[in-house]
Amino acid sequence: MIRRLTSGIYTYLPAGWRSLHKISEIIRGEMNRYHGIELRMPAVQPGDLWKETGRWNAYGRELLRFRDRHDRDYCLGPTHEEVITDLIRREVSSYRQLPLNLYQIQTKFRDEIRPRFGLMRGREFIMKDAYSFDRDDAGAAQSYELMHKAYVSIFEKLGLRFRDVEADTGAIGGSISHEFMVLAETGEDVIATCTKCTYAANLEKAEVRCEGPDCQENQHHPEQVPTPGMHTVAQVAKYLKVPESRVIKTLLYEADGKSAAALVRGDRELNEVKLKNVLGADTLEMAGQKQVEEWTGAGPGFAGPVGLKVDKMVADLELRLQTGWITGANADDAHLKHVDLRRDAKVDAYHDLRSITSEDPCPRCSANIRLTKGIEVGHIFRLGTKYSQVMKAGYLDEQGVEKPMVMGCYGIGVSRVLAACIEQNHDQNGIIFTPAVAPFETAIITINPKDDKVLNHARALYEELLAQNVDVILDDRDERPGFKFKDCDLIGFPLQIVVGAKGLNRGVLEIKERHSGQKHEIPLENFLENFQTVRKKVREHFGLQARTYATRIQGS
RNA sequence: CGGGAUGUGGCUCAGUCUGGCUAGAGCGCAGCGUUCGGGACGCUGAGGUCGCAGGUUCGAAUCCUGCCAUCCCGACCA
Repeated sequence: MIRRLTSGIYTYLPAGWRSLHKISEIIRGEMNRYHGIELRMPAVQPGDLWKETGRWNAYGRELLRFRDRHDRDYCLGPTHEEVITDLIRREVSSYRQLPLNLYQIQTKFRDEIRPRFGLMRGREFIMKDAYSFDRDDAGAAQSYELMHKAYVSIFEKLGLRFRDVEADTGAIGGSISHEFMVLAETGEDVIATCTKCTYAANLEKAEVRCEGPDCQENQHHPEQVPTPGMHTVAQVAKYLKVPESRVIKTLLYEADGKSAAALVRGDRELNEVKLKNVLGADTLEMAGQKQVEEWTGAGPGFAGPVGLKVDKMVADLELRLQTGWITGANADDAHLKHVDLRRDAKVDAYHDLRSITSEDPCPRCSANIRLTKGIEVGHIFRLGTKYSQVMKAGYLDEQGVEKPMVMGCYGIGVSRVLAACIEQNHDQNGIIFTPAVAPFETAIITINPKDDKVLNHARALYEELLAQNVDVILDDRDERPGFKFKDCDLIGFPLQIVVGAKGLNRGVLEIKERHSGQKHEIPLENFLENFQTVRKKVREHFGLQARTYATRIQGS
């Protein structure tokens, strides 16, 4: 399918390229159906454009920069907001020309720190990126809805089990965002889905509901207790013979150069994305040992909110509900007990800071939450006027008033879809391609191509299937049968037709379904008809599996 | 950038610690023959600057120094 040329950069071999082409065609079809118009932008982009939006500096080392012979700055495009906005500001000037949704399927380059998992996180990859331009927020919301529908339709057609989930907007900015996740055990993302309603969100985003009255003030006052060498919550809890949920975990961060402390219950996981959003920080990093010592006056493991001198201290909502906490004492080998947060510490604000768990209720309907792993293959954003404002992409409305266009952007990792399809659908014998993604939907295996009767029959069948627009490949290699069977299973052709002398003498051909392993013996007379029945059944299986997992959005 | 590891025929690796004769194996490749409904077998053969540069030594794939490359583990994203 693919061969690595160098770190994170791959050659697509004929079979792999054919699959990628099929994925692209499905994407094109749906994008066009939902009002997208295809164009093609350059991969090499001038640095000046990136300096205009400030991303020349903000994007970081992932942006591969270089200079031409005149010493001018250029970069390889990791995304195309700058280029498309530049184009549109030159070409569009009237409300009559809007809305507009332009897309391209193109090679992108991101100089990833650590490329891995083959196509899953390459440095060079193929991406479909679309950009919408609207007159106002209402229009932008409509464009967004259209793309959401297009994406649902695309992944259904690909035959993949997927979910659309609410997502954090991250560095690209904007307000609303959804990710499309292919469900697979090897996925790097965790998604939280409700077992009852349609709620689904990336773990980074999933809200944790926290209700209940604030606690009463604690009668006891903080008291220092020795905890020699107890650095972790687990150690402290065990040593003091209390559950981990009675301990407060104090995590220290450096946010845009300022110190920040985040407090969560000892048995909870801090969600760094939520923290970053709450702090409004561009960069967020765990404090190093030196900083911890400077801010707390103690080694790592003994930080606590009482008397802590940081620029900002935030706590998880849940911490309002109880008192009598165990916290670090900001002194080596000691903790405090009977801590009452509101009385003893200076907490700036309480926010939802922790990651949801399968014990938490659904934030919408209170039913159970299930955590699943997924691979992010698509992401849609509402950008607002972030780019149109700084790049002055405006239009004149009916009243002749200049207004910035309201933008959206929509990505699909085309090459990652291929990788995700394989991650989701495989067994010990190899790939189990969905019919839509397979390099060929059907393979004809000749048992002994030196037998003229076999070869001629296989060739005739091949031509007949082609004539019926079946996507078919003929394996007439002079190899042993076992070799070819294994090979076809490995590559993962969904349907395999076996043409052999034994079968022909009995007047039958065999069809095998790759996904189920089921074999059908089909008589030679009206073979094509029966083949189409099996083919339809297999296609329906994959179509159904995709639809079962998708969340339909409301609307027409 | 940190931490760990590896560079030997096309591929996967042994040999390196303990320096020594013509550098090996399996797979793959080429030829011939037998085989042929779930990755066959026999015979013959081609193919290697041992990552690069320098050093130690009578002698280096093996020891030393430097460089380069790749892979794996932690912070990014479609």
